[in-house]
Amino acid sequence: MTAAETAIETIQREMTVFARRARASAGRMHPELSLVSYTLLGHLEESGGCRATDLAAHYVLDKSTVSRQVAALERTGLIERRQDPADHRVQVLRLTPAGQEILDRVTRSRRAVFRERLTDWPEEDLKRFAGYLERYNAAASGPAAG
Amino acid sequence: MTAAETAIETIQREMTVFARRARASAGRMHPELSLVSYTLLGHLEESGGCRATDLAAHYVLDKSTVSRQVAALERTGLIERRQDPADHRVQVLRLTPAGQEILDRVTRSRRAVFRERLTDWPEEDLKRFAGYLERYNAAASGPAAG
DNA sequence: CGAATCAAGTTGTACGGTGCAACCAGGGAG
DNA sequence: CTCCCTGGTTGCACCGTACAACTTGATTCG
Repeated sequence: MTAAETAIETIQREMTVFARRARASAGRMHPELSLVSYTLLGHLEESGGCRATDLAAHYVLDKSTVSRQVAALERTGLIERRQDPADHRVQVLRLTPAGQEILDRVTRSRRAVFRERLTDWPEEDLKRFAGYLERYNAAASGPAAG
Repeated sequence: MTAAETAIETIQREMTVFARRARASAGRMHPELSLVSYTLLGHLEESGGCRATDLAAHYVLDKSTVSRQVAALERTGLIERRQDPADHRVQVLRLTPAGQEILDRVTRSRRAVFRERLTDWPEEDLKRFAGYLERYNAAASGPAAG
């Protein structure tokens, strides 16, 4: 096995380890907001409001899944739906102040955890690692996505 | 925000993206072996056989969860249980030939996917990326694990 | 215009993975 | 022998997910 193949093997293994841990730990970290809910709220924040269908497309989820997630988020008052006057089928989803508040809180908390984990990394390594991850994810969302 | 903080922000975001995608894509990639089953089989291969409790400890899973996973893997003939003659409570789990075969197959398939994603990366970057991931995961499994 | 078609969301149903609590069975310490 | 510990199973509940059927509103085309 070449050095490159060994590295790929390691990347595969470590990514798998990370993936396996992520959900459970996210749940333990923030009982009030699952990883899914967190990412959905985050997308609403970035986009400044979008439709359920957009969320489904962006996260490659079934629309029924998104529908239920959205319903739950509305029930707990973190988002609100507004009928689009131009098209009565669509509901524009937006963060409520409460949703924004909890999203900020969880983001801060997550950031603190990551910051601690990466605390003694040289800046140069942090920048390279960030770049690698972006590059990897970009490749993974292209052909044969996943 | 300093450059280091920006990098940490990116790492956090990209890791989250990856985590969110991983399970679903793993399921789509190999319908015959979930990500969990895959990692459990992998651990049995590396360890050359161990107890359910060891798996639970290693992967931070409830023993009931492992018990069911193991039961399913035995049902499908991928692993076998053998009573430990020295302690009748413990069952030593081992890969069956069928289990080894399917583990090899899925490993090859996963490896191919990763290889393709990383195909045009310079070897130097691959090695660094692998190192960063190992380092990150090691930090994440230490204090405040997850 | 009206019928067929398409798009956005909801609901019923089913499944997999998970945790907690209660339990059972075997081992070890006093 | 009794008490407690440990390995494992089972009942129950929950979440996230997909698929399929359906509803409602928009669009297209004869």
